[in-house]
Amino acid sequence: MPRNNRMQDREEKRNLIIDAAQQLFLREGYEATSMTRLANAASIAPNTIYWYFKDKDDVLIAVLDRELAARLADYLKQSFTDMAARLLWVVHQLELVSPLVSTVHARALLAPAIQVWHEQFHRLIEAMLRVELEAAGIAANHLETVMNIWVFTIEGLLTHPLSASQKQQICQTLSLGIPQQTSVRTN
Amino acid sequence: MPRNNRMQDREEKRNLIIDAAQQLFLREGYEATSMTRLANAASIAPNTIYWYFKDKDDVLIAVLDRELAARLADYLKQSFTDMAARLLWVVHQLELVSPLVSTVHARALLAPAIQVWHEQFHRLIEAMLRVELEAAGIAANHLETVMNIWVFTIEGLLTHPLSASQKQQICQTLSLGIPQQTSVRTN
DNA sequence: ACCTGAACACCGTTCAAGT
DNA sequence: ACCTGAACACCGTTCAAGT
Repeated sequence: MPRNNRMQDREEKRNLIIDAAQQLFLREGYEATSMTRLANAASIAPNTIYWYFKDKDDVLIAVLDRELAARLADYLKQSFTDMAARLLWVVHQLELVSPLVSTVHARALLAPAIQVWHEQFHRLIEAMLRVELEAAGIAANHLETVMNIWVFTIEGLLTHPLSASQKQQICQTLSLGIPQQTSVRTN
Repeated sequence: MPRNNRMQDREEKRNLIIDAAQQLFLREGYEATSMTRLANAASIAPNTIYWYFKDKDDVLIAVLDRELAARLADYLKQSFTDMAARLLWVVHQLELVSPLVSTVHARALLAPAIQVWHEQFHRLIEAMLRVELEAAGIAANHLETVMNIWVFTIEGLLTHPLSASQKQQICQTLSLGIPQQTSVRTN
């Protein structure tokens, strides 16, 4: 079956480029990694990359998709004592790839394809947060508000260099302070 | 006094370039505004900009400094009913220049000068928040934690497209939920 | 002191030509 | 189908030359 073999070869070579891209994007940054540099790392001519990817952003999306899949698989294997612990784990995972997080935020403003990826990523995270907050007993009429506060917290913890104890205290304060079953008027 | 006149002329022309830069950075974005485009808008040759500014990031810093001074002057004129109102006003002001906010976040990773500006800006905002939170009766041992939560909230509200009522509810929930005089153990 | 035309080094991307 | 050398258009910035 030549079709299958061909396709597999192609997928393998594509993955080698993604490997090199991920290393360079994390180590040197997306902007600092020129297509020439990436091609050298993958031992091919610069324009050969365009046989496997539409453009530079398409390479970034491939790196992101592969990494997201791996982290989601990790996430499902974990078990957490409470909401604060769950959040801190997620923040820590994102910190390990923080240059990619920054790059997505920066490129989302310039490249529509990255913006689409970013929005889809947010919808995923928000959906997962909703499930957990509902299970934790947050009142339905507060679900969106509380979820947004946790999203802000994840992003805040990620972009600000705080000590571990400061991070923990922030999560703790939010866990205690956010209303559970009590009702507050909405306008 | 020729010295004074000369200096004033120079300052005036510099300001014209900053005017053009601010308009273009807000309307088209920083990256999309090439030095050639900026020079055309200011009716000068591209390289003439380098007589007034060190490089492109230096132009950005000039725009930021001038805008920040103007907004701070506005802020001091305002009077607010409570912490939530104060925060929502600040968020609204930042929304008016949101392309600049995004640009600072993106460039801070690549240009040390922008990173320095960003850090100084954060120190300023945090100091102002501390003053207000202390006046609002937040316990001293929670000041840093609560301040960080408000910083996260400002940034979150700024980067996520939420309805006015959602924004208000988030600020309200945080105002009510955050501990005031009660003490919580720290580790 | 101030301004410019021309050039430089670099970038992502394209294209014609090879196998 | 896959790969490449050469070229293209663009970028921020520099430099020698003018006033």
